[in-house]
Amino acid sequence: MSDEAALSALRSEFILHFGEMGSRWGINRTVGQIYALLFLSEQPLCADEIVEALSFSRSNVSMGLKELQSWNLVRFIHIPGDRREHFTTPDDLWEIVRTLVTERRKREIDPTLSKLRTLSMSKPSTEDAYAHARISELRDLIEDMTRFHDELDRMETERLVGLLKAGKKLQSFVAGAARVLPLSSKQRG
Amino acid sequence: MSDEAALSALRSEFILHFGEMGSRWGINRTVGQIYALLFLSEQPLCADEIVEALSFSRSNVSMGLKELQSWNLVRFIHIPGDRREHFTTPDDLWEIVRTLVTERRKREIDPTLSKLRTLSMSKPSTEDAYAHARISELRDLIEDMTRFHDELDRMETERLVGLLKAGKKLQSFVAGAARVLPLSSKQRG
DNA sequence: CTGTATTTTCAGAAATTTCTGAAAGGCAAG
DNA sequence: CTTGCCTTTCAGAAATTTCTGAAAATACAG
Repeated sequence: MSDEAALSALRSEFILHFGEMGSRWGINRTVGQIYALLFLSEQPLCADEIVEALSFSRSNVSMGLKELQSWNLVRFIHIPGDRREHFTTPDDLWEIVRTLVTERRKREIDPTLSKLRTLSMSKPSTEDAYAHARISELRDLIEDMTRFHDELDRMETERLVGLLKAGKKLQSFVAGAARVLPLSSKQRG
Repeated sequence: MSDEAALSALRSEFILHFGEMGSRWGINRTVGQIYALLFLSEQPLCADEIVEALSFSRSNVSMGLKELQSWNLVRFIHIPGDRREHFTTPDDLWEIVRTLVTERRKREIDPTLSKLRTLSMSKPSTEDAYAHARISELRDLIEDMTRFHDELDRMETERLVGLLKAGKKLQSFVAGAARVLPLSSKQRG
């Protein structure tokens, strides 16, 4: 006797949207919707409540949750006296963003960087001179970006937000720094 | 009779890898491979040369190129005395990164931001209080991030690279800025 | 115009991904 | 143990995405 109230318009619109967007990120519609539902729920939900709310099969929800776990995007909660596992998202949005960026990097960037390193180690034949140069240049750029990300990730959230809000002031800072630091350590003059 | 030399090991490994990775980014394998091939080619290639090199059907290449155009990731070149259209990628890697980020934002972020704005405008019923707060908080965060990206995108590449290379110095800058600027303009105290 | 080279479109085939119900697995209370 | 509740696995069904060849559209030279 499904006594769970139907989702409000606000919730279901948000959930549907995240389902659609999910496919533009590497996750599928189901997983996007499950995440959105958890994100909007003040209380942790158990799998059956998700089944109830979204009308997916129990097994689909199970797989979706597993996928979210592999992304480190959900937390498990044990509610005393209830044997079922419950799930939430972190309260802190910045924690979610950090996780998202880190996981995406792990899947989308790191394997490529490691491949580029291998390829750029090989001695190129003459016909590959251009391709090899291009690959090495790309490797350098990605290395710089990941190093930068490492720095940001080490920062406390408070400072990160400070940087984010710095806005236009950033420009003059960078302009100043450029005068002091060598612009590119690889080439002179 | 296909007198094009087969791709070198270096090239084909790079191309295969980008095909695989393509699926982890919103693009498919074919499109990833076409882009990788162009990226490694010093000379612009025409569609038939791509067909030759990658053994895709002509129509598949045509669709792939159309997809890359919609991402603004390829340039068209007209070679005098040749009626066929030729394609390249920009020489400047930073231009590629900028395009990628901009286009991804357009597809993955902007539609969500606009949806969040709509949703956070509505007056929530009591039961939706938490969901509404959560949506508004997310909207604020994404607005801050897109504003920051707008700033970065306005910067000359040289300065951008300067920022990227600033590394640890960034930390102390942000620490300093935090003392001057109000940490969050939305809340006092 | 006409003829030829090139690109695009598109319906359906092929491949891949997602989703489900049924069955198996795991765990804690009794 | 065994029972009952909950979760996971998995083979195949359903849905979606990608890919192809054939045909249509475009462009341009003569």
